[in-house]
Amino acid sequence: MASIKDVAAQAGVSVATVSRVLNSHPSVSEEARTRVLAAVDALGYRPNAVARSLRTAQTRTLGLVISDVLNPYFTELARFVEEEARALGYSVIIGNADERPDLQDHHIRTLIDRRIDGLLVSPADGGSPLMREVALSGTPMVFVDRWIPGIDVPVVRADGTGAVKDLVAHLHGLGHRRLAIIAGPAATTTGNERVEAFRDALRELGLALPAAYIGQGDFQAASGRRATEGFLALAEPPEVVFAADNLMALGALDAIRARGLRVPDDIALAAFDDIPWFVHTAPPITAIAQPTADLARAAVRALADLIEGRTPQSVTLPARLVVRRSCGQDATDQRSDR
Amino acid sequence: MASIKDVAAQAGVSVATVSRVLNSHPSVSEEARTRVLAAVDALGYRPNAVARSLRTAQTRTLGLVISDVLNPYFTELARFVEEEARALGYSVIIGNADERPDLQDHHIRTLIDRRIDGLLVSPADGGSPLMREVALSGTPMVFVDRWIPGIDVPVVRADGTGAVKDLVAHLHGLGHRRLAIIAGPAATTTGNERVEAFRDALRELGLALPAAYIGQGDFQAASGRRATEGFLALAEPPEVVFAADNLMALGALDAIRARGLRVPDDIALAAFDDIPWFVHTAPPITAIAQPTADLARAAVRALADLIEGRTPQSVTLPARLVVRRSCGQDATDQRSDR
DNA sequence: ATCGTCTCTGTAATCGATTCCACGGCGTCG
DNA sequence: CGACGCCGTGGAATCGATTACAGAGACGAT
Repeated sequence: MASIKDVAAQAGVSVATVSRVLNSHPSVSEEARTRVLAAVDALGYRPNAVARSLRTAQTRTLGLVISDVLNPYFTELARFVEEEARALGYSVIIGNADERPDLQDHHIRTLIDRRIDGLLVSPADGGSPLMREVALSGTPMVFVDRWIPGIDVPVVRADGTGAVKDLVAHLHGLGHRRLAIIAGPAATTTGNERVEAFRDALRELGLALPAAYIGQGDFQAASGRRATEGFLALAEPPEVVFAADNLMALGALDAIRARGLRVPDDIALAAFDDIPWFVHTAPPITAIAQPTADLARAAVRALADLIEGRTPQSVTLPARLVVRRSCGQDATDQRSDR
Repeated sequence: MASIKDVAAQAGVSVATVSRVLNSHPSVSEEARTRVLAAVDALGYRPNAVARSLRTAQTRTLGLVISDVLNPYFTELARFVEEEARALGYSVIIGNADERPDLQDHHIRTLIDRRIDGLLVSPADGGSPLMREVALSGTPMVFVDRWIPGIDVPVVRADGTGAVKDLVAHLHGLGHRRLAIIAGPAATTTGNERVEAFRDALRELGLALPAAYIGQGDFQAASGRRATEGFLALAEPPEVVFAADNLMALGALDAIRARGLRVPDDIALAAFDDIPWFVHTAPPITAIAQPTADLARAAVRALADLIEGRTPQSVTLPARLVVRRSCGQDATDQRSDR
């Protein structure tokens, strides 16, 4: 592959001049410029990003460490992150942690070794020593969706409390009183916050959230299935299952179906995170939708701000309730959303 | 961040010795080794992958250019590709083309500029000049899922002809005679092959595939909706719609629902690509499943073979029919698959 | 004519690694 | 005792860019 030297030779100038042309430095004669450009064209020359990065100490690359790519919510987030990053002139390397802290650390390691300019993380746990070290070391870093208390970096996330309150009101309005939740891992902020929001909303309506109605999940489908089986085996099973993410909702649906029960007639189901498929499940699933694209954009912009020396902003955007038919139907909730 | 020089100084040896220790070169004294290792530890030194890549001319990185990450089939493929690559000591940079040739070229450009060791591509089109140039230039490259005739690189893909034949037989057995297909873009191999397999299977049963029953899609949900609306507006609408990918099936479901029709009573639906959500749609959707994990593994291995100087193998694996309820139910197909 | 200024260009240092080559010391063998 | 080989080590070149610095001309002012 042609290097800058070849271009210089072909154009009859020095490498410095070639470099200047390529970086549109002002002091280059018109004649030299055209000769260099011609040589670049003739040789099909492309600058070596590796060499450039070594010299300039920047890679124009962002690392995105995501809890689970197979979760449609995160897939979508990743997609919008890449889109915004591209608009800002950055590439993105995605590391999929599969909700495993060890994998998460592996990816952070690799990304740091590659000297990415900044790190976007949706942590799968409460923060490894490595993560703290990286944050402290001054590597530009932003948390998205989930964050870690005690690590002082900007956070871009959705606030679900309002939507959860709406959801609980909706359920209450439909006559449901025994509400259960499948929680995410306690080590994640989203795992806790959603339970807390749910508990608070129940309390406001004078309802309790007994321990038996809190299933422990890990944001994966299988755990949703297990937790739901647990609920259904209770002497007094809940009337509603609220899954803290879409995959656990899928698992819950599995478990309910396996028991031969119907949604919403026998048991109601709702989920945090809205995804296109929820419109087409049997029945369409009531969910809390996050503004994924906006979150992604805000996160990338905050990271770029950090990298480029501006002051980044933490951002919290509201999630909203999308009512469908999985919790039963009342007079005011006829319309079906898309 | 500490460099190899700092380590050398701290350990009281030369950078050459440090490098030898780090690369487990044999001729290093035990004493020097321990001193270097201690210094590495003390400084928290991590080799700079950028510098290393520049010198060794390899990045231990694979590029994966995918037609559409939001398509669950490709998401899954990407996940397994990363998994296998990691096992082989490579990182993966994913470029999402969104079925847009220009974006595809952009990603190929960027990846080549970053000097990735090899390229895994699922082309969104019939092959840009850039793609041909890259293939010809000797950059290790492997096609996965889709390929481009005339570009001589290994291809790892699924063969759906058997499964399509099974599907058509299944449909025929249920009494369906008017079968329509929503095709993918003509520029993609999977777009064509699936139509051809469908047509051939129909012919063997003495059925024709009229032009009106071939909808032109682009593997995106919206096109599935449009094509299906077209079918439903015909004087004699088809009894079955077969979507050439899962997103177009989703669109078809939308269109059918919007018309107030029911699946499978009013019209049957089947899809190429099986995804977890198809179990939970209303009704569960009959689909052709590809061995995604095996495809990903085979593709990465072929690419690694190419990179490391071994002889790569093209691989074709059979897809298989998974019968659910979206085409109607007959006596032999009672079981519901997962 | 001399000087200063401005524009353009080239030389060379540099980033952080890897690796070829040479060299010193030591053991072995004739 | 000298020659040879081997082992461990360091010096320095190298990968392909960027960029500080200096120098060569051109040109106008004095």
